[in-house]
Amino acid sequence: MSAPLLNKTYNPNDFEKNFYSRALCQPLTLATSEKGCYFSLLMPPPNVTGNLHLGHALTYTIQDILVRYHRQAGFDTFWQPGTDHAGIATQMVVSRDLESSGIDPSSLSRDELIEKIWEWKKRSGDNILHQQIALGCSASWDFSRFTMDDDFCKSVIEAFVTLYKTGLIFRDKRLVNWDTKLKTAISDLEIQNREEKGTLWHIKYKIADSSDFVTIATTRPETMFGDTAIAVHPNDERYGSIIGKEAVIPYSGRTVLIISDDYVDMEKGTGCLKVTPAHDINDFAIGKRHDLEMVSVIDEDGHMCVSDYVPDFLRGLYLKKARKLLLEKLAEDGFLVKEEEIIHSIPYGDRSETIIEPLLTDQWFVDAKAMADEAIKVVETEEIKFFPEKWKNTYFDWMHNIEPWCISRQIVWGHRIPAWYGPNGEIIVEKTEEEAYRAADALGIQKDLLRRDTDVLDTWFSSALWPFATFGWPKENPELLKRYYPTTTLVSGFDIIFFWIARMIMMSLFFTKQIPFSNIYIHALVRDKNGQKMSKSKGNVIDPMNLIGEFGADALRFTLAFLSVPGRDIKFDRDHVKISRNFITKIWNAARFLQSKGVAFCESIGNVDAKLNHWILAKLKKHKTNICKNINEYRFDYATKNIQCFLRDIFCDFFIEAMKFHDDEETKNVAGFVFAEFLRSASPFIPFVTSQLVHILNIPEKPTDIEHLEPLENFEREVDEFVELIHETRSEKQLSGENSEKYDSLKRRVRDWPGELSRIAQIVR
RNA sequence: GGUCACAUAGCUCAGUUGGUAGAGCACUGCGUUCACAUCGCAGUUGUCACAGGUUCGAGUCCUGUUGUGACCACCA
Repeated sequence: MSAPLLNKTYNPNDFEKNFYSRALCQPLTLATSEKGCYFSLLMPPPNVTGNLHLGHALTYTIQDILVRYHRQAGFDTFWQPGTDHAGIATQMVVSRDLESSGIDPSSLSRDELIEKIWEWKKRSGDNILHQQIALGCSASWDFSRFTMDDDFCKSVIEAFVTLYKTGLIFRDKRLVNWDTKLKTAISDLEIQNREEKGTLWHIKYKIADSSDFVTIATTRPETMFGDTAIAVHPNDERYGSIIGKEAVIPYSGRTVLIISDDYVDMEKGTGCLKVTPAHDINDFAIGKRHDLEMVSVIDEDGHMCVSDYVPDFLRGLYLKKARKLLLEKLAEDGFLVKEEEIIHSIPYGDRSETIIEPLLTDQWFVDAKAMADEAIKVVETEEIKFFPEKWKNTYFDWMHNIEPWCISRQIVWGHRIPAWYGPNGEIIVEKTEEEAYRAADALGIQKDLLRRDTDVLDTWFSSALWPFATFGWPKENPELLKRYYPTTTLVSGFDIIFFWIARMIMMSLFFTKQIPFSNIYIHALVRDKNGQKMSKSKGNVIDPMNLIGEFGADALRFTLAFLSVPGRDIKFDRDHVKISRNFITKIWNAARFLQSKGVAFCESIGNVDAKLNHWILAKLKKHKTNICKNINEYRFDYATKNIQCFLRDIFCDFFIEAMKFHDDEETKNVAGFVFAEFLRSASPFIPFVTSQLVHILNIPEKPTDIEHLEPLENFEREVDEFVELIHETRSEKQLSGENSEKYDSLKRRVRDWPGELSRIAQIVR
């Protein structure tokens, strides 16, 4: 039975899809490892909000290379896939989607909205899976998890309750970052500061029982009604005399004490600081030190409060409008003494892109500081290693200055906090409603007076449990946890070192008493070819699926690996993908040549006599060592260069050319063997085309054993010298006599090459 | 303000313990009869940001300067 002939041109669309179903059906490799080692990897779960971008393509390509490489090397390999419910992001996207189809999300009940989001999740999740498969991801798909699966929810509740009962989760009224558009608290990390032009207004407050004034400077005049002190520096000679006196807030009649505090910077503004503890982080700290009243004048929608503290003409107005009106009035009444243009940074929510207001609200917090010490230690002792190493500094900086983590969110999509409140402020935290009722009963609270907290948890709280919750924690003795935990390597971008990596380490150490992973490989950010960040608004986003359609998944993967230089962002140009596609064509054509020569791909090759054959075998061996080394050192860029160099410079340019004149059985056997081994070495990078060639050329599954062919290296140098001679004779400019003739003949274009090679090959023989 | 990167050919970047500067793309020329035009061969291209220092010798190590970027903090 003759094998089908390879098509004249390499066209990935002809066959890549044939492998999709095989990838989907791929079972867990239950055979025990040949080496008794496992390699496990967590896929950072993508949000269910939409399509994959090139950044995903990069991270999955790298992960898949590692997984395929280790699977091939005989490790017991596991790659945990899944998706993240991405609370705020998903709720936002679905709300927008509902609005565009004429449904007001706020008119839906909690349950109705949640149902709509589940529908969205179903559609989107399938889409993501399809794209991952198209990229060639060989994850352990049967074990895919979603952060809102029943089992995962149980893990999250268990974690919350345990942390609460240990005292590491607490509820408190604090100043938190409030998103007035989404109407929820967010964490420090979810804020982006943007530099903007602004105005510093100098406003004078009358000093009580005096005709004097004190002038403060502020960028936020509308918060003046929440002032509960004015602070000056204790050493500021200008203001020593007014410390202890009171100042009158315009239009409110309220007076506040003038105090002294080291925090005040004498150089900034007027040296007098209005203190608004309920609307500014630093003022909040001053307020705590001086036991000041906390007066809120901004509500959760970003309006001025309707409250006695706010004067009539501003109550209930949007902040911007209120500010404008107030400034007009202050100017009119002579309180506004100066306006100064300044550049300052304004906090924006990274999802809603709206200005974040610090507001005083009741929230749940994780005492991250208490969990940080261990997490710092495991990186210090290199139990967990970062690649590139520099990222551990970033990690340490953040860990050493860690703040309590606000984990409650006032949205509906997420893990609802398992807390119930009694009529007199009692807090009951239990895993289930029944247990909560029992606990209430014990406290003498009637169960119908119990109200469950309506907040949900920060998405990153559940993601932090990903390493062990996916493996079955907290069930008794889960198989996966026993077998694959701690995981071997985590592949991730630097943008989520704090959001995710740090928190996984803390949570894993607390709940499993083990590290979640031993190595962290931090990859680059994919930018456009001009070095700009890709974003929808800039319109420079490249859809990986288009590239796969045009050039094939292998070409995209090869390109991404090729460009993965550690510590350097990737400037992505679609031309690179074309170049990779062209290189894969070269492999394809080499295969066609071997096929045309009737090369058989035997399970074993006999004795090898020809030096040329020893030479190529030695080169192959070196090539495989290089690939191995470079993958283990995360130098995917080097590895792809190894692949190109071996195939093009060594196998095609020299060996195949020589083979055209020496196609004896031994050489053909060696050629088949070398090519098959080359395909194996390249398959983690370009799995589709290598699988297709293995399939069509009928290459045996099992690698051929060539250990008996030692020593190969002895012949390597000898042949290398001939190769070198050819290059020299071709490039040498000044030659005389015999050499000159040789040079001239070699200069006669490529069609002279084979003849020359033939001669060389004879000598080598 | 703090920390960390980066600066090498027209472009994108390699250059792993210091030892004659590399690749791909682009460009120029040549070549389709036998794997490959999604290709091959040949050729051109450099004050290794700047200034010092260590060394027999520095793209590589040290110090400083300039420029670019990222992150963190602050911002009356």
